[in-house]
Amino acid sequence: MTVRTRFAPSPTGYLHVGGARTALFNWLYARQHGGTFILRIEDTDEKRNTEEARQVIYDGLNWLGLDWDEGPDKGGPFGPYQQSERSDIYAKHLAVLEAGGHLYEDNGAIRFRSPRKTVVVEDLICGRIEFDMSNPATHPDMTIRRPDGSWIFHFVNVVDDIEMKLTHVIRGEDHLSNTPKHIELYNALGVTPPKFAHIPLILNTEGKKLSKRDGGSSITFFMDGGYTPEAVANYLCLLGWSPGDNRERLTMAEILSLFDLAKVNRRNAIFDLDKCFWLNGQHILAMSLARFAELAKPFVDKAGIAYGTDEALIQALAIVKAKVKHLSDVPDWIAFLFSDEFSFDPEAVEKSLKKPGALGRLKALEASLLTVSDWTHVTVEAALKETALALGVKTGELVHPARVAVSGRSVGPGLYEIFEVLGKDRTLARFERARSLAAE
RNA sequence: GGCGCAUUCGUCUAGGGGUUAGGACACAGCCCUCUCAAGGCUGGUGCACGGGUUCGAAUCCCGUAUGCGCUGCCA
Repeated sequence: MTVRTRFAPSPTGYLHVGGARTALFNWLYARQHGGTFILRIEDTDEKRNTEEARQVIYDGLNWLGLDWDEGPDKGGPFGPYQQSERSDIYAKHLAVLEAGGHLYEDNGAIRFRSPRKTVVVEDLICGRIEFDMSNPATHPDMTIRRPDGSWIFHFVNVVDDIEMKLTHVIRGEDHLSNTPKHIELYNALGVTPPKFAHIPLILNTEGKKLSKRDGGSSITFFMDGGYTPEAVANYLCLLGWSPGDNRERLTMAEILSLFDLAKVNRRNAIFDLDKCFWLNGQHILAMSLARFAELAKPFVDKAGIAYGTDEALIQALAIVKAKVKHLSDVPDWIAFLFSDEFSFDPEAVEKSLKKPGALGRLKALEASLLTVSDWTHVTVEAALKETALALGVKTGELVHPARVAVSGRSVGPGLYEIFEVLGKDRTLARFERARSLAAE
């Protein structure tokens, strides 16, 4: 039987990181088994059913690199893939339950009569759990349809999973206690339940279920905040799962080959933004320049940096790639390379340019650089070091004022790389301009 | 309240009867170094508690505590 998994979010207008991880685990499981990954929109609550809200989910999943085989926008053999359009299907199954004598009316709502037996859940992650459902006081009969005819989650969720032929239901642990109720429904409908796997929840720094109000609870936060999809997906996997060999940075291909649903632990995890941030830097460091450019360009464009050609942009990106931690920081890191209109950090000026003798050293370096014909980071480095030697000063004595002269700051990419990207003329022009700021 | 699940450094985790309890983030110091990063080295902090079982328990069992979840005509 071919594996079929699904991600079934409610279109609330944002994609929760917990939901994203659930989607990721479902996607991984399906892809590992040559199965089918389905996207189903659970919009029984009409208010939530907007095109924009669905788009946020599509965008988030796409961004993470999770593609689905069947869904509202893709179609498929068991559609429609939005619950708001499946009322006839639910009515059909309601009739089956009705015929089986499983239903009764309560103030206009329809309830399912529990068989009142012990239900065993065999969970792929949590193991075997027995639920004693015999006491109606503690496990009341669930409502499956409201008086106004609208449907309740538990029922439509089960019906859809049956209709869409799900083989594995991988979802948050908050549904573990709902599972016996769902199994009662499967039994009443005469269907063998799918395999269940309940994954631990993601909590905020207070240890509470991560909610909309928590910073970083939405995938949009990471998309806009300059995180790479590879880092976020990687980090999400590491919450509750480990490759077991002390490795942290993993590519999606590696995760695909190593991930094992059965090895997912049962502990809720607190989302640690610091580590996600670190992982982001690690991925940026490891990724190709082309990929970095692809990811960084939207941020650069949004900042309105006039970089001219793509080649020029890539040349600039190459010298900041190893330093940048957030894609959103890129514009600030490269802006001075494309405009002379940068500001001088007063502190940097004070520390380097106002240092006694800075002007003389700058002039000496300028003279030396003037003679460099084949202008590359290698030749300018040689020129600078020769100058330092001739002056009898440490290279830092030249590097620091030069850095401030050409960039206005004390931190940035490697100085020689900056020189190379700037080119000889612009470098020297900036030296000249900085003279007025330098101390004798 | 009832039911379910969980409990290893601050955080994420490895380890599932005998380990100096390992790694990562964060933090501190040092090295490297043109800055910032990266990288390298070093350091501190941890098996919730109490009982068992056992020659031996972080590991198995039972309790307690704590946390989270469910207990909706939310999903």
